[in-house]
Amino acid sequence: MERSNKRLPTIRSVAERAGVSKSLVSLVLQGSPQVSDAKRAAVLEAVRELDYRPNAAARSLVARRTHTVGVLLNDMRNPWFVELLDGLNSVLHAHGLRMLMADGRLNRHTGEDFTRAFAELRVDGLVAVGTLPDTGALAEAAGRLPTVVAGTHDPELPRVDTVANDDERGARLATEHLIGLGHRRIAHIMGQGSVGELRRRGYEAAMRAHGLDDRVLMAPSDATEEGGYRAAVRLLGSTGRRTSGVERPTAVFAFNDITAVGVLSAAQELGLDVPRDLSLIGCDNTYLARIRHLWLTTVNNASHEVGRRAARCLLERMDRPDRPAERQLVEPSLEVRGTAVAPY
Amino acid sequence: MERSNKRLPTIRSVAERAGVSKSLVSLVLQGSPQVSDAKRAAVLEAVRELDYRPNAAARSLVARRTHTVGVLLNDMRNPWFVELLDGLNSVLHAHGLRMLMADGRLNRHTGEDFTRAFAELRVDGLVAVGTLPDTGALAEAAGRLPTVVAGTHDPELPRVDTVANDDERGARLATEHLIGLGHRRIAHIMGQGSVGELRRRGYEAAMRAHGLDDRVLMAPSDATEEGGYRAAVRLLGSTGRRTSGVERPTAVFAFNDITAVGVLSAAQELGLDVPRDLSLIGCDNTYLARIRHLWLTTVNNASHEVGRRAARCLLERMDRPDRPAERQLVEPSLEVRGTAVAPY
DNA sequence: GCCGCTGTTTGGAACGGTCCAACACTCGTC
DNA sequence: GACGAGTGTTGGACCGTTCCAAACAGCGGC
Repeated sequence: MERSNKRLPTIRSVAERAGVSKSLVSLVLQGSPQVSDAKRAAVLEAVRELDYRPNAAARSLVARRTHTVGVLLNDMRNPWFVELLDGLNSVLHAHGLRMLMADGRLNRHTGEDFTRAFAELRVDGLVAVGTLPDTGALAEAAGRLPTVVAGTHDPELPRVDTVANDDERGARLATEHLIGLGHRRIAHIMGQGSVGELRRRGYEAAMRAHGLDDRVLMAPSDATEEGGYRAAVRLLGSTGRRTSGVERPTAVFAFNDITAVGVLSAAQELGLDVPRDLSLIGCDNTYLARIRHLWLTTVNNASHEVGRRAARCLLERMDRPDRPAERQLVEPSLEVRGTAVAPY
Repeated sequence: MERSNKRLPTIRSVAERAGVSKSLVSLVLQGSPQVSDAKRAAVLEAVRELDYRPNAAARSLVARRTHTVGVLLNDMRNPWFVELLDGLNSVLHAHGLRMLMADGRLNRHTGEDFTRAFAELRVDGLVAVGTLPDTGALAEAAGRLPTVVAGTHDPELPRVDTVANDDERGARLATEHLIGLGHRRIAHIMGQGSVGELRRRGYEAAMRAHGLDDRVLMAPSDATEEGGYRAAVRLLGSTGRRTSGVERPTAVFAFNDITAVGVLSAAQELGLDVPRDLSLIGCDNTYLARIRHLWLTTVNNASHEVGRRAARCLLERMDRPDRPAERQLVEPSLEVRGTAVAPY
């Protein structure tokens, strides 16, 4: 009843009820010290009685700020972004900014440009988390509002900051850990995109530095358990200990935790015990790796810190939109758990 | 440069450039058939040249519709909501509505009412996914805009529709499956909230219907792997086969998949093989259950369908805001995988 | 040549806020 | 008693759209 017929209260209704002008109501709502206590109380009382909420559209129309940043998420099925969001939010919130999220994947199939919603809302800034399907749309959005890419290195655009893990370094850490344990035949299951490229490069660098043959296995599918499983079956299944000339690797560095879990499944199916017959290191330190039943040794890429730094980048860019693009790398570390030991 | 100094193009800039009035530009943008082809072309050309984007704030101010629904997420660490969002989006998008998401958990610690952002944005509707920390805020929001709760039964509010899985039925399915396999000593690890309550009830009903003693274990922590692990250690560890009078259960029905994974870890640590020594059924059929290395038998609660129905409820409520609240339950099914077999 | 008629086009009033210049009032000062 | 400074308060312009009533152009009929 009420809801459908009556209009929502406006600043004018409040003013009328409190017996003051709308300007004064506006002042009170903005916490101006210039108003007398009596009137302030009257206004606040009226606000309470009418259950008044300011209209963000009207406000942002004149103030030209929405105090909202848009966050574009890529694939919510991959849990690594959760920590990043946490970090992002902690800093943004401290600066009075809200986060609204949209899923780039959901509307991908329709022609709808997923940045459009945010552009029309006139958000104060944009954060792209992870590799997005359509970088063209992002480039366009970046032309009109402060934009930061977090968690990937991918689109290198003129005025877009990038904050990501040092993926190459993380891969090197993992590979060197395996080498340090005594492994010689170490395979890598590669992922897509620039992140996959960098991790592969880190792996290769570590192998070559120790005079070892690198053995990269491309994972044609995206970063899923299924992809890791299939790659691992191909890698571990066909080559017996001595058949076909190539010896089975004793260790695998997988593109990420999900892929590593796929490797785990494949190993189990092939009768290989991890870590006795096969050492395994994942990447991202997602909560998957922390599950005791999996207990993956993995590269901890400090997503929380990536989020925090991305937020600070955005804040700076909102201040000075035209400063040159900045590329930050966050130091990863190794999280040693149960899946990597010295070869048997 | 350009970005910081120049204002964004408005409908007036477009009109000026195209040599028409702003009203005509508005008509073109709304796809009115009343405009001549020549002028339409001129306007569209100007739009392209200026890279004009309508201002959503100004538009919604007068149109009183934002074509946006707000989605309140609870805990992004629990992956069950992803499918639900998919379903939600498929229907909403087909009706020209966009989804924006906010995380209720993120801003919980600050006093900020997490529905406020959406209320101020004047979204056309609100969907609460999962159990939210503060139902008071939700109740208030529901008073002013169409609201639907999806994935939980929790706040039963006057004009708020609820779409959820039939959790009680799902629990009964799981328990009866275990009974059908021949298990007699079946334990349940319980979760919190109304969902936890209902699943417990379903478990108890099935047990009693077959004349079996129910044995519910409260999980004091929230639905995490850690909580499931601790509960399982308490359940399986202390009671030996014959000591202490109580025999160890041969099967466990866990509150959800994450909890079940915790049980898996505990069993492994205690030297119990799943499924030989212990059968286990989870709930939600998240991708965790699908991981081959876990391969959980679990209750499939058709989250996609829940999302779709929630969206349809919202659409109906947007049409008729005052119709009585509707409560829908979606039928679950059992997803038989590898963790539940006949007792040894 | 004037009249209605249809089909386009237009100016101006909302929408609900913020901001600014102007105003009214009270003091203290010369 | 006039004047200036300071404190509280107010009306009105403006933000970028949509919508509506009115203006306008062209055209066939009388």
